[in-house]
Amino acid sequence: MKRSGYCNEIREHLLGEQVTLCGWVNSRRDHGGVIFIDLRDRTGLVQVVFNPERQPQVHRQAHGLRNEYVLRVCGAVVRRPAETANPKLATGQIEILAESLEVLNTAQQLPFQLDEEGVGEAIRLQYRFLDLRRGEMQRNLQFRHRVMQTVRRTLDEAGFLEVETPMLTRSTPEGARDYLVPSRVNPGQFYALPQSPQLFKQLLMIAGYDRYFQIARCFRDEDLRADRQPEFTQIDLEMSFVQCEDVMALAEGVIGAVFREALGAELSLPIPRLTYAEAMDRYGLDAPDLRNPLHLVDLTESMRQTGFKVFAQAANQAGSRGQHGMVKVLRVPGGAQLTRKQIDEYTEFVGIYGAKGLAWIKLNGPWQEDGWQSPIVKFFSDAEKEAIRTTTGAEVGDLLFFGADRASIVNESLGRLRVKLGKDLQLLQGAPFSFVWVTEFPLLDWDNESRRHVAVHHPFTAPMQEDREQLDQSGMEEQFLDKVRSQAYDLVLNGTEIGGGSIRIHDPKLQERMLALLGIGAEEAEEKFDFLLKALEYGAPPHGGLAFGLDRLVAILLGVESIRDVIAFPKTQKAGCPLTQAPSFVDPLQLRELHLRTTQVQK
RNA sequence: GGGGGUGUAGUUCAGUCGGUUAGAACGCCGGCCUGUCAAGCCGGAGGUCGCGGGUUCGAGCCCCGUCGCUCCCGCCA
Repeated sequence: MKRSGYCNEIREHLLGEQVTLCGWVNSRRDHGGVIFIDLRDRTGLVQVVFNPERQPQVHRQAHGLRNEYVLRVCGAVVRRPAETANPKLATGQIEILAESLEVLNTAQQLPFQLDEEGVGEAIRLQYRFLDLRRGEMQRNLQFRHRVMQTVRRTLDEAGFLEVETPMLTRSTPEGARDYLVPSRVNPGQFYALPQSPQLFKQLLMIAGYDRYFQIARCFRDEDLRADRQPEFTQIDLEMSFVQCEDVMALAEGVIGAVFREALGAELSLPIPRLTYAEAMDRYGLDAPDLRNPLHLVDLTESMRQTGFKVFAQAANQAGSRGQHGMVKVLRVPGGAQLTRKQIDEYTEFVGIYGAKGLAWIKLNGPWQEDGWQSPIVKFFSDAEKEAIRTTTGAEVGDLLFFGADRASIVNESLGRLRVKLGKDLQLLQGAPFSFVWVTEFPLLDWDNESRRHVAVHHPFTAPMQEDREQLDQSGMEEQFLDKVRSQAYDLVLNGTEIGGGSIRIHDPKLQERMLALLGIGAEEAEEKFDFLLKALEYGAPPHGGLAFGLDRLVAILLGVESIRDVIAFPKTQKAGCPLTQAPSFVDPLQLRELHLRTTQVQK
């Protein structure tokens, strides 16, 4: 079963040569006389000609060929007759004059056409082995491969060791729900699949490996989205004796190499930076897309005395943990042309994020000439109108959207509205890929449901040196804890977080204090994190790292909507696999061996 | 857990106000055809309208339930 090369390699330099190719019938054009076959392999297409005069035997055979039959073809590489070259094909100047043909396998009629756009995802996933034959999927997975190899090579050259960590590990509190694996030999006990290799990579630093990386599969049993799968891949790395700057510089080098080798583009460095506070203030979200020119303006100060009660109330509302009130405005240049219907749709949109309404002003002319069209403008004094005009820089023809509520609601609703307007009004400008680092995240957040603090990044993230004092002294007083920032950083690409990391806590006392703040008592910490706390007491070096979401990164670089299109065998939104029918019921015997009984009976 | 969208031929879709035999394109099958590459021309086959129930003289269409797929909220350190 020899072949001389791949389809796409057949070019003019092989003219006159005998070649042998293997591949699939991409299409067949039977003229009764001459028959053309486009033969396809993962590299591309080449045209094979069956000529009844030159090779009557082979020509007769070729009548029976159908799409997706698997062939081995031998023949001479010949120049196509003038006028019949195909400039759309890389191999379009030549063709193979078939001299022998072997049908290695036949194929049934396909459940969908491989060259058709817009085929439903359900059928694509059910026949994923056919879907993956399509050029787009071949391109996606080959691109993903290129990214992974670039990462491996770059990190290897930077002195990183690739170390594997367990897939069967222990369940820990905090974070997402675990996928559990019952232990046959330990009745009633379970492993958990890792949500990330976080603790293991810290142990590797403590073990002195200095620089670790892994392209690691991670598992989280949570509800899915277009950019979330139950199992996903992280480019996970950790370094010893470093500070934030070192990790970020290293990460920029990796991304730069990916740009160069996978995309053939040059990444402009350094990547700009924003603090979390700046990002929230200006964009309302912690993952802003800087290609979008819109931004939020804080009006809280100038609205404290306003006669518009909704605004005044929000502007004067005190509180901690994002509960304090706020008035912000989003200026849409030229937005006065939006229709009432469109504005209603945006009002409905911000409702998703808890906004009770969406106040607006259309600037059809100067306010002095009654040029402001709005249900609320009558409540504002001249001074307030002037304050709105000057702080937003609004001009005639603009539209202003207002948010007045708790800070968390104002920021999220206007922040999301900014993103939606950017898309709807096609405002994005600049380079196609826009990176930004977001730094100085808060260390802790308050979870109202469980009435306790939770780690914004994770429980092993170090606080910023400057804020360390507040953490030590404040006890459980929330107004102080809110102000503590962490040495954490996220890398954002086009408005999506594609990576994040932090400097970790290497002081066992601080780590215990941190767990206590999260409501994990000494006893529970001892039980769940004993190995980490102990390890920290045996010469743990300062260390930190970061993880990239490989699926998201590849999806954005390729411009595809869903990470399912860059994963060979993804799962559906209900975490099922239409190809293998996983998950499935199992033989009761298997359950018995595992000491399990389920409450769900097979129908 | 909640909200939106969707399900009709192998595929992508249309299907009017509830009314005769559910259509189109592509694909598939057969025939013709010697330079196509979205080949062309002629002919043909192909339907559990997701599933179950209800309303009605009559349901692809209306109602109830259910399942799948999808987008979002919650959730995802």
